[in-house]
Amino acid sequence: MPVQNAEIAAMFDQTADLLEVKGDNPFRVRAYRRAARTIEGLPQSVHSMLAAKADLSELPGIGKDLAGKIADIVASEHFALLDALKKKLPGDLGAMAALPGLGPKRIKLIYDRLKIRTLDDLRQAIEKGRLRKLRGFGEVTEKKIAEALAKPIETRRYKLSVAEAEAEALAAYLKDSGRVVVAGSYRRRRDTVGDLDVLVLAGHGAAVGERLVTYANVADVIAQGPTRTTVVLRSGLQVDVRAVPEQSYGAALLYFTGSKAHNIALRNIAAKRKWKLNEYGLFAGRRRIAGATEEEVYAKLGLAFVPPEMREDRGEVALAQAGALPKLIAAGDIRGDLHVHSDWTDGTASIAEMAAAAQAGGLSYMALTDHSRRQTMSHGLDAARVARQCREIDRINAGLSGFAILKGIEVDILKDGRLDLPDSALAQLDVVVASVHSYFDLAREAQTDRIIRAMRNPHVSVIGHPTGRLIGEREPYEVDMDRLTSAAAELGCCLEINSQPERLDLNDLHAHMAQSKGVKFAISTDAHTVNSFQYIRYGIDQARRAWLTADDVINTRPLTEMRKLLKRRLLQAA
DNA sequence: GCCGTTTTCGGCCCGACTGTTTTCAGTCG
Repeated sequence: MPVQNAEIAAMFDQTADLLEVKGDNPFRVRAYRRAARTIEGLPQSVHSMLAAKADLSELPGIGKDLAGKIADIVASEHFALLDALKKKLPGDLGAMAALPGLGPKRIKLIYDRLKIRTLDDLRQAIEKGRLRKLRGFGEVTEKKIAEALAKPIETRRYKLSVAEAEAEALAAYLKDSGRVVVAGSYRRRRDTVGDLDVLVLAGHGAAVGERLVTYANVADVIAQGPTRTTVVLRSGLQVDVRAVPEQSYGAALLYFTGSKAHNIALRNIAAKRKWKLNEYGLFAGRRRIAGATEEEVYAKLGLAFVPPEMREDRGEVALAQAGALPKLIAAGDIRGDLHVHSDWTDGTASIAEMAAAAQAGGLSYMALTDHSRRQTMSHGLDAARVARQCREIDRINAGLSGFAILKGIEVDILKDGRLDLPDSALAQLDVVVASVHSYFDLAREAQTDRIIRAMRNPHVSVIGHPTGRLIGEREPYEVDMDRLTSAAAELGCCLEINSQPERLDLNDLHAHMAQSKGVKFAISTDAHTVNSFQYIRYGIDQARRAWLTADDVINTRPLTEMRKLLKRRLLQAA
């Protein structure tokens, strides 16, 4: 199996860690980190790029040297430099770097002076009181490290929907102190959020901090200063709150929204013009030339306004410079939902109730896609019940105006890639969503073959939740997304962006990869209740992060047009 | 190790907070 981009990125990150402890050139360290981010965000695998004779040194942050090293890694599945570093610095330095108060300098110090190699070594050194004797360490630092060692290591991230509930409650609490905006990865709408970065438009920062630390939901205060206060909520979610004055509001929002890599790219553009960009504004010498709004800062830098969802330094800065940013899909563009369940299987509401809820939510059509027979636990439909359900839909449609229910199914993809219902049953339907609900642990190649075989069935319109992940609960199954998206493009099969908050599947990177190959999408809710239609906005968020436009998404089309798109695939196959 | 509309060498984002110092280094975002 070829080396995955994520593995190469992890190798470079580890290399950066070790080089840092070694005391190597910090800019060399940064170069490895930047390259890791670039590789992570690529829309296709390095392996396939190399196979296509692409020049990797054209990628941002990757020059001749790293391009060569990447090629070596792909060829040998090993990174010689990293192997050498590991040999020279054995132990678990990565785990130590994750502890609070321990950075590369201190790790190097305890490594050299106390011969500490592992978390266990560290624990013993603290017990023997050896750590506090070192220069730069004191009792407070030692205690903080000891406490962190005692706790299970949590690098927990929170589902966007969970962070949203916390963010909205906190914003409501803080709003008396001034205008509140939650920035950070939350504003960029990442599928998971590690902490909340909150901005309050207020003159008196200390007062905002005081109000924050008295919030009933605060479990711990990490830091409290005149402009910035950091706390941990009971849920474990960390919150940074920063008070900013009006004239700096835009610059602060930009800074706090990130991503860090995007900010650095902007600061570099400022530096080229002999300006300085920080969270207080854009400065020419001591004179502030922009800062009250984000729009103002982007404009001054010669850039179009970059939507927060795109701010990942994945090429958006160059597009903004060229005035060529895509017009991202917006919530209002969605006209229908192509993945909806009813109480015929595992939904909680009748077909008519689901239709009424969808219409009330502003949609003009929905496809009813209940489960197929293999899903016995949820009373999956066999061919006979499919036929009955079709007659029921005809009956309900006759009583509707301004809304249509399409006949559909969410059919199981069997282990070998065949489908759970005969073609004769599928042929009478408008929309067939095919999904994997079993055999999650097939080997990568077999899983990929399985799904592609399902896509080859011309009745299949959409592949549902293509990686099967449940955020924080279940890893995605192993699948070669490069091959899967190429097949989808070739076969004209749509991929789903499932909007359930724990799914968000495809994710942003995979969706971007697919889009770059010309794949079309269905953004669907997979609604099982009348209240689930609102989840569509989470799917839209991820689509925007993937740079999708309304044109890339079939359920932005009016019904007749959308139907034509689905038919075209059948005609193509015929 | 990368990069160039001042540069192929000499730069490389920027500031807040803490704990340790006694003017600052390290960490963090």
